[in-house]
Amino acid sequence: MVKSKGYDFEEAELRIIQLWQDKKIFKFDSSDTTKEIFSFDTPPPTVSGVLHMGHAFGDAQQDFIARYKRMQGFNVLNPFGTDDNGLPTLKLVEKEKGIKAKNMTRKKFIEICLKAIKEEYVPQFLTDAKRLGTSSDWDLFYSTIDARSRRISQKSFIDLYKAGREYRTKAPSLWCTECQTTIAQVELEDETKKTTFNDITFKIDDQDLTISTTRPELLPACVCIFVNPNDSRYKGLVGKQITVPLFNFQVPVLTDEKADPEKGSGVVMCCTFGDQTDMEWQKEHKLEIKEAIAPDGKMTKLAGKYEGMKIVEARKQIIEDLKKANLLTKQEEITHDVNVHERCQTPIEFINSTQWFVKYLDIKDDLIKWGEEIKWHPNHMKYRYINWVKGLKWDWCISRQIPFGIPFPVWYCKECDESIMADEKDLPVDPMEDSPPVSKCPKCGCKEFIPETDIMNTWTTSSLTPDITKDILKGTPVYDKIKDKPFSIRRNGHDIITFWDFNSIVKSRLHHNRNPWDELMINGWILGKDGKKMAKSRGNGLSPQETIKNHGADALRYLCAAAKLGDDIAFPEAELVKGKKLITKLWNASKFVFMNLEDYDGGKPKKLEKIDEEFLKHLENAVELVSYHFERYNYSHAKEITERFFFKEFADNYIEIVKKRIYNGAGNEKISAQYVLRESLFTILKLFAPITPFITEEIYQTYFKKSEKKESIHITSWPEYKEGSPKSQAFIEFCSLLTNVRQEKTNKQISMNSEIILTLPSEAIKSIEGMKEDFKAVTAAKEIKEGNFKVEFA
RNA sequence: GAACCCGUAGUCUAAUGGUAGAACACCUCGUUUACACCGAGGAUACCCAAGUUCGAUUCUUGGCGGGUUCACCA
Repeated sequence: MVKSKGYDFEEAELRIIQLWQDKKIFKFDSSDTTKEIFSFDTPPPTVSGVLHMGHAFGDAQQDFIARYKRMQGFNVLNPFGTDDNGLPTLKLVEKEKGIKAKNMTRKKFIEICLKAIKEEYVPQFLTDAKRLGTSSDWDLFYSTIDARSRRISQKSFIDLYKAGREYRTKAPSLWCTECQTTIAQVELEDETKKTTFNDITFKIDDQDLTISTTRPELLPACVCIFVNPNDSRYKGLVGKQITVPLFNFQVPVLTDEKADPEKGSGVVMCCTFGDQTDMEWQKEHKLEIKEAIAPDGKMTKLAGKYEGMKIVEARKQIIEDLKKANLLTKQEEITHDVNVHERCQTPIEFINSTQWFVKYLDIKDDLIKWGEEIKWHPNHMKYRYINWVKGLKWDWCISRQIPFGIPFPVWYCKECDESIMADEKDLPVDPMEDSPPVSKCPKCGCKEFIPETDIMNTWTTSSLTPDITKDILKGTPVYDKIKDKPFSIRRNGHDIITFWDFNSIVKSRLHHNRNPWDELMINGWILGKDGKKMAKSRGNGLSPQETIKNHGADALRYLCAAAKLGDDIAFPEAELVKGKKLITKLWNASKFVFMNLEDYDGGKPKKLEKIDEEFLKHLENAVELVSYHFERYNYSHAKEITERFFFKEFADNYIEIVKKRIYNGAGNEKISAQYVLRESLFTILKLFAPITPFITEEIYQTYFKKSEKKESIHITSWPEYKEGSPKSQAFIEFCSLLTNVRQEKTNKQISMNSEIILTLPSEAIKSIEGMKEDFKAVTAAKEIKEGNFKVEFA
């Protein structure tokens, strides 16, 4: 039963998690308490297997602040959710279950997804998050697919529709032919691919005209040819008809400034749609739309004999045929970046289809202004947001053509296509299962309706987490206090500023005309040991589960505190060792303190010995500094100051100074040391508590609990300090003199406790006035004489 | 092409308009009734250039190098 003298982190951490849970230490107080609220809007991790190192990194950094705020006396609202709808979840279920959504009914597939989420994915995520020591109120849990989220998300859709902020239209949109759905601008990734730049001969008035393209398979979708209006070479061609090779139809030659005379032959073909520019041209010049590529990535009948071929296949075949017909004059190997879908690496296409959009291009300036009203930590992350908003080219396409997710609460009139929104009281609805709220179309009277089969993109819902969290608290006394207020803060990684933060600001502004939060805390990324993004393909991934098992959650959290907020960091493995060393030292120092407190009744000494008083002063200064940095979410610096103070000032100096008095002293001088040892240790533990909550809790439970009222160190109050509390010069001078003596002993190669006769200059003797006995004790000086500095054997 | 971040010992980092502080690694010594997962000490560092300044690692500008994001990608 008796454990070895050391601290068994695994046993202790699991026991402490249980304790926190049993005593509901992190419960948000939803009564009508007057305690000031500090609220977090926490990123619901995408359920994609298990909690990964990136989650742990960000969650830990948020938890440092959550715990600090709680000890500061705030009523901390710290919910936890999981993001488990839409494409990511669909892909995970397909992979894990070995099934394909398209091979079964939608109903069946959804059933399988919901079951897996509820029984496997979410419980696993919760277990992992708890194991890290995250101080969330687990009763404030939401899933972005649960009924509440579905209701809120659908209501949001209906409200924005009524506000004229949403429209449904047929328009070219970013499309993944693999996933067969529209995707958003943010879901794109660049990939460098090899391809050929082909010089193709077009015929115009029996003349040959060379046009270069990387996408000859789009020839059937060619709608016109552009030359630059200032390009004298082609002036004569403008307005004429040109024949598209192989397909032999005619298109006009037009001019546009965007045609670059320097590129290729200076002549460009416009196809609907090869890229962004094609789309702009189509709009500006009111060109016809030709669809050569179908949603499944195969050529349409517009492509004639190439119909049914996949894009790449068709490209190859067309190039072959051009060669045969002597219409290909040159082929150049090039590498270029193409936009691919981040989830499947498929090059995206622009496909013309009917989609729902949230209109926001008209409020770009406001969005920038609103973003600037938020306090960003670190501040420079704001510019990523601004930069993103400035670059927006599309309204927000929110519809996705996949079976799993939150359905649009809408039906369409079979006759006139009028959108029939669900009744709010019926939400959440599934139009594919439920009936519309009206029996006939209010516009044309038709009695038949077609349900929307698309679902809403997952960010449409996760951008509503502030509303979802508040909804959980509906009906409690605290609700009125939070319902019309922004959250105090949201924390998330810098990679989702443009998804989650941006979309959340959009929604909050459009719905509530206020920002969703006052502040944003943006965490960086934890990279592999090689400094590269962790990826299965690189084999540089590390799992938090494994790390916690081998080193403990405290050690991992300690590691996470090594990076400043917002900074990316290569996994600093050495920090785990450093963290464990700290934990061991805390344990041993506490053991020492309480070993020597057995005859101490907890009372204050009549009078503090001078060095004890000075040390407390010194500590108060450290508390102020640490608090200063925590207040600014600068937990890494707070940790560093605490650590330095603990190792250098407390363990190496103060403990050594009072040791002899503790061992051999009696009466007030001993009680003074005992009092200060206990108080300062407690203070130091509190300063560490947000970073390493387990070891500090274990020490609290073992030694402090019986004389303190609180159930956990994490709900004790943060140590007090006076503003502008100075360092103790007396303590500093005392220690610097001590260092001189130690140095001399080291130079003389004698042990630290060998007795000496010490000669000190008069000003040095003056500086230790009132602390002379302690100085003699810590240096093992039998006597102190006045003169030039000298250390002699006794 | 644009925005932003970053260049400090062998490594990873901190602070700072005036002596640059830790940790790991390295060297020397000591083994003391909390701790050998120890203690005391030592050596080693501000990317380059110009400017502001009495003084710049710090502020400004330019360059070089690394990174992230956005854009372009006929």
